Amino acid sequence: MPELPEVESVRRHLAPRLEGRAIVAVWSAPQERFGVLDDAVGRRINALGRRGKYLLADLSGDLELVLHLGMTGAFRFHGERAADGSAWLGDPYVRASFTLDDGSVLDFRDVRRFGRLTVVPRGDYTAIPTLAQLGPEPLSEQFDAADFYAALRRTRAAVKPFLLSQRPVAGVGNIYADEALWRARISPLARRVGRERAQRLWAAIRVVLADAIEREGTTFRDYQMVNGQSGRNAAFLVAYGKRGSPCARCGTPLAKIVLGGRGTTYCPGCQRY
DNA sequence: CTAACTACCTGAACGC
DNA sequence: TGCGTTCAGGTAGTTA
Repeated sequence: MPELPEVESVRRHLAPRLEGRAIVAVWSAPQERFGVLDDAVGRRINALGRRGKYLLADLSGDLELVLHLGMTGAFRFHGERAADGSAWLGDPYVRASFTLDDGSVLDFRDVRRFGRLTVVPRGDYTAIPTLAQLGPEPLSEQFDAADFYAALRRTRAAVKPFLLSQRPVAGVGNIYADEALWRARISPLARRVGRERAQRLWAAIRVVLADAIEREGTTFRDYQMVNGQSGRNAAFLVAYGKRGSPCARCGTPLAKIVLGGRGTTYCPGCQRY
């Protein structure tokens, strides 16, 4: 489900309803991927931030609640209905609930159980390796084009799996990797990316993510915001999920391959190796 | 150290 | 209709 734009959209919905509130009770299904959430009880949520695809709730007591949506995770306040009238009451896929001091209850639903919720000492990500090694925020000053080029030069992996590793830049997943590489006219299979192409990819990542945030993310199947609504970005995709469609730039039918175990759509005509 | 697999889950969509 | 197969927006653990 969720890459940076989706997680950011969720964060923006949740932040005003969580910040300043205290957590008075926590329930979670027994699940190995969840750490001990009991430590969150009695803590106040000072701020709800985000790094890459991780939501980070800064808690009183020098703790931090780390929330990751996995592939199918979503949040909703208990009893609230989506625009289509659907609700999660009695839903077997609700895996955790947080009761707040204003009486509201935040439910976490996650069909595939790839999501992760855990409390850590603030800033201690040793138990979460991807977060510990996470690259710079793509829409911040920390994401520097020259550094990005240097990172691309250092790796011998194909460019798309390298992006998905979260090390050169945070928050790019399968959809936006395909979209950014299409924009930058770089094959996902490329193992050498020169200065000029690195600059194009750097800019493409920023544009693709910023546009998607503005449209509150891409809904293909599971992703929804806290109010149950879909993101509006799917209609603007030009590569992901477009196998067989003519390339919007050169007309060549887009090809789909498997790369690093992930479905990958690109234009064999104008995305150069 | 890195890169490349595989495993983890469950449901929807598709082919026969 | 029913059954088997494939695929899905992510990450962690293991192996070379």
